[in-house]
Amino acid sequence: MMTELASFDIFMRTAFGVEPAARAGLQLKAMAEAKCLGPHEEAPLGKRESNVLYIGSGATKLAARASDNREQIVAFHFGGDIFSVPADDLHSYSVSSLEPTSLLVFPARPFFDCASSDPRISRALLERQRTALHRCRDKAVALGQKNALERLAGFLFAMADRIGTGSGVRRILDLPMSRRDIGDSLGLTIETVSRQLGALRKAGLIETHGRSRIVVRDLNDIAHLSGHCGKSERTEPIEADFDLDQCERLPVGVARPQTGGQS
Amino acid sequence: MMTELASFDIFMRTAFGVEPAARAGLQLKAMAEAKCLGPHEEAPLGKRESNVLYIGSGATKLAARASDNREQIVAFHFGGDIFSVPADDLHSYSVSSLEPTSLLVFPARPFFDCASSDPRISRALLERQRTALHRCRDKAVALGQKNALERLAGFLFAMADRIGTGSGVRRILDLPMSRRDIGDSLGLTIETVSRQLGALRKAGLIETHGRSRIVVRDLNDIAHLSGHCGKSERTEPIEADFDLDQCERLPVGVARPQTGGQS
DNA sequence: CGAGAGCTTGATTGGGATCAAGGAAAGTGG
DNA sequence: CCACTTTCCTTGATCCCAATCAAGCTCTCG
Repeated sequence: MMTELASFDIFMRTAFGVEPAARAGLQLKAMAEAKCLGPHEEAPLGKRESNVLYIGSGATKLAARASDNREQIVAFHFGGDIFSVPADDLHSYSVSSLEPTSLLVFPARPFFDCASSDPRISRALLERQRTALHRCRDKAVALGQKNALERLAGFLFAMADRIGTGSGVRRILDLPMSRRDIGDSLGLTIETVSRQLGALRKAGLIETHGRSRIVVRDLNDIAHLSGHCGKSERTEPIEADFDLDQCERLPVGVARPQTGGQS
Repeated sequence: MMTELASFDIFMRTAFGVEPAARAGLQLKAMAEAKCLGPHEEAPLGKRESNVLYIGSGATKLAARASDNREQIVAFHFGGDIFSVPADDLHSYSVSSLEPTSLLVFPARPFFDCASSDPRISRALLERQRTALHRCRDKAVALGQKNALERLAGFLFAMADRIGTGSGVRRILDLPMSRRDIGDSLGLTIETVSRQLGALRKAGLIETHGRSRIVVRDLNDIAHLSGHCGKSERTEPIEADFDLDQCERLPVGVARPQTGGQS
């Protein structure tokens, strides 16, 4: 159908810079399956084997079930992203849309078999996988070592980078995910997410408008709170410790983060 | 030197099934740097850019610094493993040996540039990256959603799979990492690791001999405790809930794991 | 064998989960 | 457009698992 053709061609050109008529392009096209998801819909995937997904437009969450009421969101994905979905192994993975989404689904094995035949495609995929792995590692650091406030600040920082609008240090975020999704992504409950957002709001670091819009007043402050300690000073470094207590007495331990949170 | 040549040739043959004399092999060889590490030594890496490492023999930990006294071990690697080390970005990463280790270091960008030119190499790398990513995601699930006992059981299960010896359901683990390393990997303190190991020992599920040897009596029990819920029933499934309290009154919440641990 | 690092065990504390109400948004039907 | 409904979000009170603090113990190695 026309829709499938069009989105596939865009996929080949934007993701790999390869014309869809190339040999690998035709092979990939043969195994592509286009899907359109409503606002909150799980993508139908064969769970027996891994899949590779391309998000044409929209937003999705990649989640793992740990048990009936324990879900860990492993990654969020937005338009233009390519990622692989593990087959059900130790955990059961699923992809769900956060808003209306169009995507392409490939079976992982033949996809990689074919992709490796074209240097441009395999080079791009290796780079994207490396990015995904590094994001996942940073998430592991957050989940293993950071407290609730640091995790939330890290989340806001990452979202500002990926879907934020606005210039300078001020960023506007229209988050497609619910508080529950944020909590499931950060290993926190919705109550804790709400409380920490409230703390940031009271401290004057963010504004919230409605349910989905969050305005970051100064990205530097958020970056500072997130407990990152590499050399990525994208914006200007902050000298003095920012103290959430400056506005109001708050039971938030910013200055003394724990070794490993509480679990 | 001879050592470097020999280990590089082994690398090409075992990792990719490609003769070192192939064109891509010669290019890779030119950028390879062989290192030998003592028992507990940090690998000297240029942190400005990502590196790709191949472990010829030995064992290493890949760790991220979150702050002065918060370290998250992101992965352990053993002989034959290939993995990429992120450049310092949000966090600062380092690779350290757990025992005497020989390895090859490549700068990531030219390594991937070159690797993508050979379909056999890029195919193998895509597969390894996919495995690394899936391991990291499973770790994220553990860190975000599981309690101390489940994490430790998951760790033992994974180690039994990777470096365990013995047949049937009984597995012998000679762990090269310390309790601190285990704790840093699971987002727990050494005390908690020790307590949970003690609980497993008292419950008769494991034996400990000296500091490094752990014998898993029945891998099924450990798998069951780890809270995995996919379809990977490698060994036989267990019907009844195993109850740690059967041996002694223990304050261990096995039956009622929490939503997200405590942080 | 002795020193010291690494491990174990106990007592207490604390951060975030859980339990429990309310309150604001978004959707629905009249 | 407005009541009604529902879902999602916020805020408060209490509880609990794992962190922290504090001794001892035990391997390992020189």
